Amino acid sequence: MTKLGCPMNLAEHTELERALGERLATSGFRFTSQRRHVYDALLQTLDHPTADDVFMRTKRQMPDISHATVYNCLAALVHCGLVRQVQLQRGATRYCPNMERHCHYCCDECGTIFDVTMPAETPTMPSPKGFQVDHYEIAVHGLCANCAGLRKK
Amino acid sequence: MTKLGCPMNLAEHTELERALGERLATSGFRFTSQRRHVYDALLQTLDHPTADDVFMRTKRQMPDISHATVYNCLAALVHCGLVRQVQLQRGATRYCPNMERHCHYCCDECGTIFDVTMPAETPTMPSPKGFQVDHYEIAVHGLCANCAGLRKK
DNA sequence: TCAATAATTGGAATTATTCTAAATAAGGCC
DNA sequence: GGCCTTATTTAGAATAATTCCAATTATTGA
Ligand SMILES: [Mn+2]
Ligand SMILES: [Mn+2]
Ligand SMILES: [Zn+2]
Ligand SMILES: [Zn+2]
Repeated sequence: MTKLGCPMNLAEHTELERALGERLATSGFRFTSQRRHVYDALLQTLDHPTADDVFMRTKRQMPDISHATVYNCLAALVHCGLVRQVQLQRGATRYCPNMERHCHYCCDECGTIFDVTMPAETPTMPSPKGFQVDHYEIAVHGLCANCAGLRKK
Repeated sequence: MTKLGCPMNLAEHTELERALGERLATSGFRFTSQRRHVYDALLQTLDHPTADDVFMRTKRQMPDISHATVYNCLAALVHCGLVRQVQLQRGATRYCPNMERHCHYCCDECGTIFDVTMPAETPTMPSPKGFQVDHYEIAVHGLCANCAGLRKK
């Protein structure tokens, strides 16, 4: 039931699909075409879309997908470590499929989020007693070049 | 119209109030008793309350304050640099009146947020071209001692 | 004291997400 | 391939957090 006419290179597509299936499986999730399409939508444009952005993008390939399913799929992808959830300001949660070590520059005017690769240093900090660290997140807030320019006028 | 019977030391109270008034004024805000009470509520307990927590706490001293006003006051306090807004997970925004340099340890199980003072180093990173940095925020996610203990069983 | 305007208020509206229960689809087994 | 078990999907209702609104009230400066 694989939809043809997909713009992605066939071999590459199959490889990504295989990797996705494997990841899902090791977390006890089933491989569904909804999950594949949602993941595809995330990888197509590496901005940091909201669940609703992902919904609209996925709809183009799979017009009958539901809102609730997009939320479910995103949760599954986050759960099995293929996608990061980012929450830098109030409002809709954003999703980032770039799993490399990076921090986020966030324009507080237009909401654009930039990935910036970080130097591999361990920023040792004294944790609260007994705190079990899972991961950390560095966010730099300010104005993007564009918004900074507009504001000066 | 200052309500008496406040548990806070009188001289100290007056000092905080003066400082608050000054800060508000320099940002073009008026000094209202609602803003004073909201700020008091934030300073009384240095956890990281949600707007609704602040609402309930403020209500004890000022039973007629409205929900909308608490949101307005918090926005004003954030605007004039007396309070930080923190958004570490999905859900209600949290407010932090500790304006010293610190990062946040956030328990993803119970939601508790711990302040940890940071070493005064500048974590130089290559900003995206033209990005105008305002501030940054470091968040460490994981489990607090308590929740980590409960989960092991 | 008075006028101008900023702030407060209760309630309605909006936004983003989660919940629910019925229908459908995956994956393992014969 | 067909069947069974169980996970997933689905539409729509429900919820949570916040913002908006328009009328009232309070603050400030002249
Ligand atoms: Mn990212
Ligand atoms: Mn804090
Ligand atoms: Zn911008
Ligand atoms: Zn905890």
